[in-house]
Amino acid sequence: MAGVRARHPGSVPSPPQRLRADAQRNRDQIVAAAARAFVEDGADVPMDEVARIAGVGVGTLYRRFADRESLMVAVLQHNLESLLEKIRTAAEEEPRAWDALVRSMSYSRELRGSLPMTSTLPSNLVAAIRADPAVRRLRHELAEVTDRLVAAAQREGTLRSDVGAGDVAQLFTLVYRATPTTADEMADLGSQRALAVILDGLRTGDRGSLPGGPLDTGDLERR
Amino acid sequence: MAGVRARHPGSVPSPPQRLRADAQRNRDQIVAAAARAFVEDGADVPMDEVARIAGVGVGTLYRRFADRESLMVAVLQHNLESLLEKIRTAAEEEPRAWDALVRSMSYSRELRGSLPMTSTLPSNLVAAIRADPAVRRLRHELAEVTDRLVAAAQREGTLRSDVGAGDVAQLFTLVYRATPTTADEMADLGSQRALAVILDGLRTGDRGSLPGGPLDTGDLERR
Amino acid sequence: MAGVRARHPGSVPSPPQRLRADAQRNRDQIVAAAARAFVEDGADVPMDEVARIAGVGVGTLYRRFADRESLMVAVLQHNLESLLEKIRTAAEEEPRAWDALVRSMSYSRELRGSLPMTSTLPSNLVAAIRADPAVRRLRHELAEVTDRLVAAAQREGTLRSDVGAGDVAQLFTLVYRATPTTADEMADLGSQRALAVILDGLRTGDRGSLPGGPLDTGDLERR
Amino acid sequence: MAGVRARHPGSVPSPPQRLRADAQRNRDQIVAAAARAFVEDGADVPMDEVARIAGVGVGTLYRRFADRESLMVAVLQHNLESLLEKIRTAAEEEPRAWDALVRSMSYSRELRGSLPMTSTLPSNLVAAIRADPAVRRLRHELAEVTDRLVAAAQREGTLRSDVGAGDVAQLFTLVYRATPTTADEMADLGSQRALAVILDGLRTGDRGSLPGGPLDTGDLERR
DNA sequence: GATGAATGAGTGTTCATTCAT
DNA sequence: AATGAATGAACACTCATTCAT
Repeated sequence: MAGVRARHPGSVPSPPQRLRADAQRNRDQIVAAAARAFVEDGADVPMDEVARIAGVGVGTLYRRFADRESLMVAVLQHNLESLLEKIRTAAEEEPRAWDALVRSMSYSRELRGSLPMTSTLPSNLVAAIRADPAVRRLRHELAEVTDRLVAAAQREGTLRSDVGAGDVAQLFTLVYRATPTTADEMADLGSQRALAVILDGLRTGDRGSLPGGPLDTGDLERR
Repeated sequence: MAGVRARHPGSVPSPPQRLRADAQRNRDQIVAAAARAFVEDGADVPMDEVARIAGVGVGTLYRRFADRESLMVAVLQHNLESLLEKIRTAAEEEPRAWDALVRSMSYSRELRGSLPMTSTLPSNLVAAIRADPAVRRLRHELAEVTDRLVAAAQREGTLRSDVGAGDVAQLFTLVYRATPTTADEMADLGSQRALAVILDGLRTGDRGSLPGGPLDTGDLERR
Repeated sequence: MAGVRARHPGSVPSPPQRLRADAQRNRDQIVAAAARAFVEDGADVPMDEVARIAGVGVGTLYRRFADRESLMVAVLQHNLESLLEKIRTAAEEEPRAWDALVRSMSYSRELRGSLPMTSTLPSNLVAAIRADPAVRRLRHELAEVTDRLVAAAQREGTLRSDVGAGDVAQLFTLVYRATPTTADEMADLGSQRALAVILDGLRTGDRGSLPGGPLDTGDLERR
Repeated sequence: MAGVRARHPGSVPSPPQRLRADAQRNRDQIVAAAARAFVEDGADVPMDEVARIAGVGVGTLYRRFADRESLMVAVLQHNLESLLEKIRTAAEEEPRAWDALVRSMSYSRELRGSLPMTSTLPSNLVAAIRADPAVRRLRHELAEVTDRLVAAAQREGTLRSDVGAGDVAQLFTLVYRATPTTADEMADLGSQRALAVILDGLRTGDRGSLPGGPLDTGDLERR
């Protein structure tokens, strides 16, 4: 897995300038509250409600995030950071790239529930969120690490060779989106079985042929 | 495929009583407009906007649909009817159940985009929509036809035997949800390739084992 | 009571021109329905509701009455006609003017409930209704008959002499307004007792003095 | 008058918790504006209009009063408090209970105009308003103080003995309802004269008999 | 003439955002 | 810096009135 272990630049500098300790705590609480609220009550949950869950006044929320969109960006950024972290850890810890891929596709429900947030948004908002520099950077880093994992798995002969990192990423997204947000044993089992089927389809073996050629990470940009 | 060709009761009489010809035309336009608008602008698109797209006044819209929820139910119902129709046609026309399954998973973009609508809704709304009798009936009929297709495909030896109709339905849903709503050649290719991978995972062959046992259509209810 | 027996012009020509029998029946049903609806559901009861109660379509309602105001005028006119009729009958049948006054103040609940309608209206509507010629005429006739009854009662020595027809009319109005619109034995008893107290205050006897001088029927115009 | 001077618990804490000074001022302005607007423009005056009169935005109005009904309850509560206060003051200041009753029936026009508000409402709203705990309490206190005044006046021999507090309350209500809401000298005189007649009917003396027996305060509940 | 479908202006209410405390 | 009160634009929904059938 050496090729994947990769240089990631040490820190995650979300908000540009340093905040006072309590202000930072407020900020974190707000993002956490928003992540929860977006999932539970939809992307149009009232800002007052987010503030209430975070245990701060709306004024404080608006001091940190200029508007709803900024808050969404912050949540997505947070989610992507967690995901990136998780994939990197998997890449480092798993001796086989295949197992790292499997782990990456089955990360914690909390994250799975919150990530697909964007699939529910009007397209102009989605575009705005993707245009955010921090989000762009994270997506790029995700593409990179996926690229490495895919290449490594194909080198080790576990991943079918006619797919690219773009294909794998697409299937990642698809799995994440379909994940139930509520704790429900049966729904959970369904998700795991669906994932297992998909992994079977990805594994090296006697496979059908796919339309077109492998999609690479550049194609990730449209997702 | 005989077992699948099924008895479906001729007609699907969505609105209880007959409408005047022009009123029915209006109703259809409204449902079509709503289906489009929900996809493009989100589930919270202004009712005025839906009316505008449909080319009627808001009053007309509200005369036909008591509130937003009723309209959503109508759209979902319409989508499910189209889907059911499509699957039944596939089941009748394709000599092999496997091919009918493949066709069923790749139906027209318009429908694919609009069907997952519910994945974006606050859970109370989802519950209300699912409680609607017409929706319940349609979901039941879908379960039935899927059941037959799955059993037939397993009999003919094309579908792996350790999955149930519930598993297949889950994968259907997952594919539908992930389908791009905009016309984008690259996104389209991605979807098709993802679908092909999933089908590879479903086909009889040398497969991994799945957690738990086959999910049947009863488990569909939670989706 | 001779002085009161009065010349009233035989007919009550509510709608200008003769209607076909069924049209007239419709009109009457609508007025009756409106009278009921205004009392039960308030003066802003939907026109559709009035039409529904009357058993006709809204279109028919609007063919007869140009707008809500016209309908109100028609109802008020109908009520005033009934009231006038009742007072005239009382004046003719009762040998003593006092008894005619008493009967006039205790007319049927249906009418009592419906007459005060105007007390609930925005003042501009009230003004418009009062400006209606038919309504003006009826109010004038009511003033006249009240005038005669009061004069007669004072001549016969039963009504205190320091009140005018205006005072009596004011007390009429006050009693009518306070009458319960629902059938409720206890509320009814309350109304009757209140009326009895007021009549005691009006009867000749050892009375206190009243501020100002007797109000005559000209003063009725402001009520 | 000793029996009437009564224990009233010092304060009337309408809104549960303390408001910021400016917020309280706003609240008061809104209630005052609503009281005026309900009288002048009817109970269905637009909320925007109430806000405009109060000199605040609609949002502020809605922050304080969840809906129109809450606002009505607040206005009625305010009116009842003023009335109660006024009657208690009269009871304390007037040596004779009779004079306290007279003062109580002739209190300021502003109040008289606004109090009967409920006589114009659809019955379901009236029921809802009466179910409000604060309103119930106030009505109960009013019943109590009326009870004492009536008993005292009968003890001192000024009020006829065959009426109960319920009868007096009914006549109060009737007078309040009939009071003109606009400043009009003639209308005012009419009201005063009507009141004087009613008081004459209530005074001890040679009176007719009343149907039924005295109504007590328990019967007030239906008014 | 009767009907009820269509229209859209009007109003209640919510909520993003600003700003005085 | 935090708070939550104030604002008003935006949206859901109703209903008077018109008009095609």
